[in-house]
Amino acid sequence: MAKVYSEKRSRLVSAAVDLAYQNGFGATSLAEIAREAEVPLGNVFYYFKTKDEIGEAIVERRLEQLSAQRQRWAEAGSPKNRLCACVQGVFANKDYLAQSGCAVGTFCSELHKAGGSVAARATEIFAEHLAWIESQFWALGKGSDSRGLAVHLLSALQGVSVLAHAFHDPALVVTETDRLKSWIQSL
Amino acid sequence: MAKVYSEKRSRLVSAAVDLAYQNGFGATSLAEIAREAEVPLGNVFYYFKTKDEIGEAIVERRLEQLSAQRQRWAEAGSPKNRLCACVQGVFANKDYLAQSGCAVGTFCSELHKAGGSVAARATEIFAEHLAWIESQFWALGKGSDSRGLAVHLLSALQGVSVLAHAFHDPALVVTETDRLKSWIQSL
DNA sequence: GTCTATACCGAGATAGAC
DNA sequence: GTCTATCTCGGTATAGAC
Repeated sequence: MAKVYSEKRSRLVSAAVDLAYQNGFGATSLAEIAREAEVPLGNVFYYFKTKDEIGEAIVERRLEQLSAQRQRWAEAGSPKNRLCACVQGVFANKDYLAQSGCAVGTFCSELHKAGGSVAARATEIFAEHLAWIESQFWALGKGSDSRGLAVHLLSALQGVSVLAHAFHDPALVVTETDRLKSWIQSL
Repeated sequence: MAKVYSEKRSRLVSAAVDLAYQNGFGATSLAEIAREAEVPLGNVFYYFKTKDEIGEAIVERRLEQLSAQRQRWAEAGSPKNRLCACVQGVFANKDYLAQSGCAVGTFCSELHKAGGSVAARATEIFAEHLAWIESQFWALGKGSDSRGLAVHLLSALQGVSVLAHAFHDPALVVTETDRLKSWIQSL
């Protein structure tokens, strides 16, 4: 499925993913990406015609990562446990969240303000994630409430990421994910 | 309390607030702000030594706005009604949220990635807001749980703003604020 | 395919006339 | 205090040698 790209291109994408996450996509220059990936600046344009194309590559990479995570969560026995595994994934990420926020949420927010075609593509990451969460609630027998419950859960996770980022405090993630896990078990 | 500034300075701040909200602070140029405020570009530097100072002015403006809102919410009779008034404020804002996300959340996220001294100041907006929400839960008799409940409520509001922004869908705000108002009344 | 050199533009910021 | 003209730097992107 995932296309095979050259080693250098892969390094460039990895560098772009990291730098855009830490400093923002707009604030990250091609020169920085090239340096981090140990590729000469001019060479970048052999792999990507524009900076926007790098943005798209970042989205693809994130989609792959999330897809892999969902496969792991799916291994949990019950829908409740799968949802808890998802919440646990956020918990495990708490230190990064406190430092740079949610990789998907902050990226989406930035791109949608900047405008351009990558924004819509970035939203697909959320769409896939939301659909997966909804399907778990559905399996739990929540029927037509499933969508609203999925929005509620993903909202809580996104929101606490925003707060943890603003306060640089992983403890907020700890208490909120605890609360959410209890809530899931109580359903 | 609030210092009195010149008419032109005020126009510049208003323009900066709007443009930074719509397009992001980093992506907004001083030339755009000057044009929107109908002030010559060179003149901007009479009022602000650097672009960072404009960022600080944006924060001050937001702090004033939120403070005014809280005074209105405080007029509601009970703590529960005050919290609902706060949630209702988000609801009333749903179309802007769907277009550009939460003004405070997106601004904070961006500034914390960019680094610099304004970021910490921007976090104070959240800190004040969170403290106010916590005080309402305290008045409700929630004691030491108040902090966690405040984080939970503000997280939900921030999170749904992120999702509504990503999907450009105000309906998400409608369903989630409904859910939160019911939750508050059930406490 | 890979890399160097550089074009070109728009950004923030400054100088100084009025 | 106000505005025009301009400087400088760093950004994306390109041209073309190897």
